[in-house]
Amino acid sequence: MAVSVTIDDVAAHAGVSIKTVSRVVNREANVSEKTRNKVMAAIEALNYRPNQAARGLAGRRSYLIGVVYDNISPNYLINLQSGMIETCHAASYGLALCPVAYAETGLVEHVMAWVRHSQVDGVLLTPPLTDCAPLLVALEKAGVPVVLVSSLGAGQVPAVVIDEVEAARQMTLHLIALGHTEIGFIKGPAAHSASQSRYEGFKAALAGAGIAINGAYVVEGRFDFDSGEIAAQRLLKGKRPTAIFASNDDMAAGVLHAAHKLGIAIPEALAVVGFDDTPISRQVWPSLTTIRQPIREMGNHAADLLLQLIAKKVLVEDGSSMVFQHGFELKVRGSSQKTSI
Amino acid sequence: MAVSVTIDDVAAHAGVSIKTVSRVVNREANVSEKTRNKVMAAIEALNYRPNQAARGLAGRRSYLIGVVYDNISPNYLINLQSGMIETCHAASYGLALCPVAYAETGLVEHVMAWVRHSQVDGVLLTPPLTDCAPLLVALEKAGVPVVLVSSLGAGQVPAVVIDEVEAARQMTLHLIALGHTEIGFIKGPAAHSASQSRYEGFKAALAGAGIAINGAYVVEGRFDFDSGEIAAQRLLKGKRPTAIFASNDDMAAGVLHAAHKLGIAIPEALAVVGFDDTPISRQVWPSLTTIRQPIREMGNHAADLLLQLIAKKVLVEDGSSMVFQHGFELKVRGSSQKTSI
DNA sequence: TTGAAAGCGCTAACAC
DNA sequence: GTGTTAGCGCTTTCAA
Repeated sequence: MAVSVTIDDVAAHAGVSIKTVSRVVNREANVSEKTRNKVMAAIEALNYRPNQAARGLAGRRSYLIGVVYDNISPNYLINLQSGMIETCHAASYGLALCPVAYAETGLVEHVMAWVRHSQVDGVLLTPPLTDCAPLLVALEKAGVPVVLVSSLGAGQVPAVVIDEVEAARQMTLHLIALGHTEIGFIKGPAAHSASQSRYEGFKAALAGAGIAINGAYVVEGRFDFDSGEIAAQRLLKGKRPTAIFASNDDMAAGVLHAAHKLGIAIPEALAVVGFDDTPISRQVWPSLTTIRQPIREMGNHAADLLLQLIAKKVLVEDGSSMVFQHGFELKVRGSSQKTSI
Repeated sequence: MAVSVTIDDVAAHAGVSIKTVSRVVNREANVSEKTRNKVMAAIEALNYRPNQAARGLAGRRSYLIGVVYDNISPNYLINLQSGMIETCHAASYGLALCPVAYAETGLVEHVMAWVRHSQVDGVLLTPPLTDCAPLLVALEKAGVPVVLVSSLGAGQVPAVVIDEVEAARQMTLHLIALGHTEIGFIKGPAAHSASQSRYEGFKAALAGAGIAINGAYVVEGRFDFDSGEIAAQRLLKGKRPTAIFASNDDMAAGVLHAAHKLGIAIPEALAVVGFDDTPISRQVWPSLTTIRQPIREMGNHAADLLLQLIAKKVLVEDGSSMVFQHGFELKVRGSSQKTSI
């Protein structure tokens, strides 16, 4: 870390006090246009960059926000991370990573120890950690600002989401429009709120179309490839559905794998659809019909929200909702109807 | 960032000076066993965690190392990241991320600006950035310690790698052992050193088996799925090879996609193999024969090496080589020979 | 083997 | 609108 030019150098160069430089750097009010320009010029001329350690020490902050995640889907995560980094960087903040295993014992203690150790100013929570109520309580008690991604959570925690229920409903309507009435559904783990929402949307579409739901066609997976394959093996035994809606792409890819093994033609003998539009959806054969979420933008938004919370520019008030909904898109590909891909 | 207990509290509790506490925390020599124990007990009792900002300010370091990467393969990256984070965390260091696009103009300036701004104490470079000579020069000139991952680079830069040539050679021998003599090869981008090494291994195996190389069967891709598919379309037109070795899994998956479209049976009519053992290799149909690298462990090792370089426990001396080779593993699956997967 | 003093570069609180 | 002063919590330097 080669830092040489300090705030004193800039102040001297601009002929002002260090406090004024500090004001300009931190975009505070009460600096005349003229002074600001002088200081900016000095910063430019000297190529000055504030020392984060000194800022943090004096300001009692770390200029760091954390993301806690369970590595379920690398594609989802990397995209989310880049969105978050982009926003953090623009605000001279850093992003600290806390990878965990959702199922591990002592999860809450692990995360809280990390929060204390890394001294982050706030925390972004991704699914399924968004659904861990004890963790939310512990963070709240510790006074750490939190923003949830892709999940509503419980209570008043700010969140950046898509309308999962509506997305799943539209996906189901797509299958119904293709003539399917015998539709299998692979749920995610019960503990994930996304599992519930997607299943709800599925049920709503069926109900709307007057199609009775067949309990034997609904099974549960773990959101990963293997569990999708296993679930499909159960669904495809004996009398079977003509379409399967898997709650995410990884499981849908597992369904394709199982169908291939059984020699079932896709989409002629079986339509398969997923959710998330991860790269795997385009890399399997045939490509998966799925739902695209603007993940990177959601990462931007979540980080931005958290920074505002930290700066107390936005306050979480009792009774006010801080849920921000992003749009989604139905991507129709070869796994549900004959196309060129 | 709720930090309350400071080094003074610990010193008071243990009945020593703050310097002694500092010595214990930093594992310095010249502290008696008895004093050390007293201090450790106090740290434990008060649940003390050193303030990174203060450490950084006083010690003129950021306690941060950076990874620069182009998001080519999320799976590879997430695994590498977790390895690096693990090691960093154990050393009370943080990991800062710098995502870039290898092809962008002003890449070197971008990275150097980030290095100055984030004030990292050292940098880890992943492929293909390891092959960007101007960047290596700029980092060296700035006096920033660097470690390369998965690439030899040029000159004396420390690196953590696998023997790519040998791995590609063994993969090719596997195909030859299955009876193939007409083998197609999809290279990676010429600018990546991995592309060269893997191709070399391929050629070495053919030469060793007395098989002449057919120039028409060697094409170049960009290490991504789409380029693999396009390359396969070319290779599979007219007289075609009986096996295709793609230099990474993403391209191999693209080959499978193309073969499926053309109705070519895998592995009966065409054997396909990849490289990297990314999750996609198990998620396509049939599963891909590939080479597994211990990515996470390489992440550990690279971070560890960089920390030693920063602490000057290890020095890069002229004439000494600092290349550390990890083992690899040939994973045989259904895309090259009939198996159950 | 241990400690005292100085100061890293910045922000906060308050003065002007 | 601008400047002064006093630390933030630690490592460094030097002395004991």
